Amino acid sequence: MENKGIADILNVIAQLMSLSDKPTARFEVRAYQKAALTIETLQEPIEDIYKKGGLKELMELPGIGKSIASHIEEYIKTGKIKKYEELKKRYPFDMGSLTTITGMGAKKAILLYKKLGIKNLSDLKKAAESHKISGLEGFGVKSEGAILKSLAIQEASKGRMFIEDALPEAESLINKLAGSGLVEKVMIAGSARRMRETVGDIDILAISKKNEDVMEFFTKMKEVSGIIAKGPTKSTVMLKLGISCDLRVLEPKSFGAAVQYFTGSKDHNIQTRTIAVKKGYKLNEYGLFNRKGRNVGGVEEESIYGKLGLQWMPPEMREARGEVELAQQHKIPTLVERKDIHGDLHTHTRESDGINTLEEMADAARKLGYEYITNSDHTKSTPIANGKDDKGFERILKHVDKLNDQLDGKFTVLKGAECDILKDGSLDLSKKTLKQMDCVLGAVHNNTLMEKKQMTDRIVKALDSGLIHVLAHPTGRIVGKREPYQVDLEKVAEAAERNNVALEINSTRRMDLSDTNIMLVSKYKIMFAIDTDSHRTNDYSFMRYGVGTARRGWLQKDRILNTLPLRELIKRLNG
DNA sequence: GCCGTTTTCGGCCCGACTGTTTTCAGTCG
Repeated sequence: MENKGIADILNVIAQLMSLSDKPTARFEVRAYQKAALTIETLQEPIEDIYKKGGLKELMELPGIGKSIASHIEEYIKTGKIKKYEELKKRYPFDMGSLTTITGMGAKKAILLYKKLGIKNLSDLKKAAESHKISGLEGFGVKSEGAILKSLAIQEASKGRMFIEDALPEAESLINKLAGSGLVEKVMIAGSARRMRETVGDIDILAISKKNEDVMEFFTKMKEVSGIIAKGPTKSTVMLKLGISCDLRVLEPKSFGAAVQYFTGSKDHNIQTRTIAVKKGYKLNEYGLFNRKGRNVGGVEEESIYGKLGLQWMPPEMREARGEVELAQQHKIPTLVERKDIHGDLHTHTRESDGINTLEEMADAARKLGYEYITNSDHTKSTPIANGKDDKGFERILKHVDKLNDQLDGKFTVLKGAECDILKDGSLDLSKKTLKQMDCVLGAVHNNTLMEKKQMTDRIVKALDSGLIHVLAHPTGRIVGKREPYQVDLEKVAEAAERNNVALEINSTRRMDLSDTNIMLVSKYKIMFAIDTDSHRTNDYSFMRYGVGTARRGWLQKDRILNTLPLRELIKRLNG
């Protein structure tokens, strides 16, 4: 969180500096952005690095020199950065939040501030709703509509946080509680346990005899920004992260019932409670009670399901989508697990828009216990990501061969690309180049506003080329930020089946395919690939979220391409 | 503002798309 805070400030400094007409400004902007990225992806708190070796140690970090290092020092010592405070005085509006609107950068934000006095998102909303923006120079009816749409998307996800931000925080909290010596048991419940792609709040359950001490410890943790409620069995706090967190302290005899109840989902619980009533029980967060009022199954979650005649099921399935019926028939599938994953089929290096070298990406994957990765850098039609043409890939493929020789079978880098599917459905590299690759990912990156039929035809045509192995992020959505493009996913799945193409479950903020889309297309005889789309070695850690989403889509190991050992994978890709 | 070295200053710097214009600025990753 601390790192994120500093990175955010550096990014806003970059945005404010981009308003300058100084000729070198654009390079300084890039420098600040690069430094922000470095800090954001650090493994340890930057404060620790500073404490270890001071300014000198900070300057060892890539993209951080004398000037930015001293800004960081200033922030650690005083909580403020003078340069940032001065810029804020000169531009007294909330650049950080205004530029979260799609299509809104620093220049448009300053124009809106100067012309209409818009300082924040709520000003922006009022101005857009009263059509004050469409008349401005550089804006029109469409941009006004785009602003309102982007605001609506943000509001729809308001109060909910992306799982990849919330779960690590939740885990850090329970680790601290566990380490406090005050609790006998502690665990995460709620939508975070179900691995929903967004969570509304964090639910933590604990067993303890020292209720008051636990609550005191909890409400005084440094992650807490404010106390909403504090009692002996339940406390609610607001976290600095921007999400609320409940802690409930329970007795051992009702812990299992609480876990079942607070894991949810609400609809799933309605179904289980209905079954309980039919069997003469009463089910609540304290236990499963028989007619005599005796608690017959509150200790373990499994025993509650057992008493109800239900097979226990993974939390990811508990969305009232038919899992209760399966549990009654004892047909709950064995879902894919993180440990089943043998490699990652979607990774980038600094040849395109990644930040690590091919060697570094391979080494980090090998250390995770993987057997292989696909090197899938961007192609030329995504120039923003430094995409390469046929000639560029000729060199990259040679590089991969050379590395594989050195690795001598201990690890394998598959030759690939994240190849753009162009507007007309053709591919961004020549057939000759693509034919030399082991694993080609097809992806739509531009012209995303096409009509549904056009977009569907475009993707189907690309799959029918027979040159693609995986369709990357099949719908183009980004959680809380970008709607999926208009596409008939079932037609795409049909084409995927026909051409032996796997559909990707992209584990980044895209979370694409989503759990519901997985369920929609899993009736087709297709494979899925759970990929991290890693742009740096740290990104490999996203895999657990992709696996979580696959599990929410009820997928078993045999449907996941990258659970295959290398030899079988290659056979499959060639087949 | 950072980096690298050709050691003390020059290079960094893509390019399509969108919505606004009627030739282009701003955004995007």
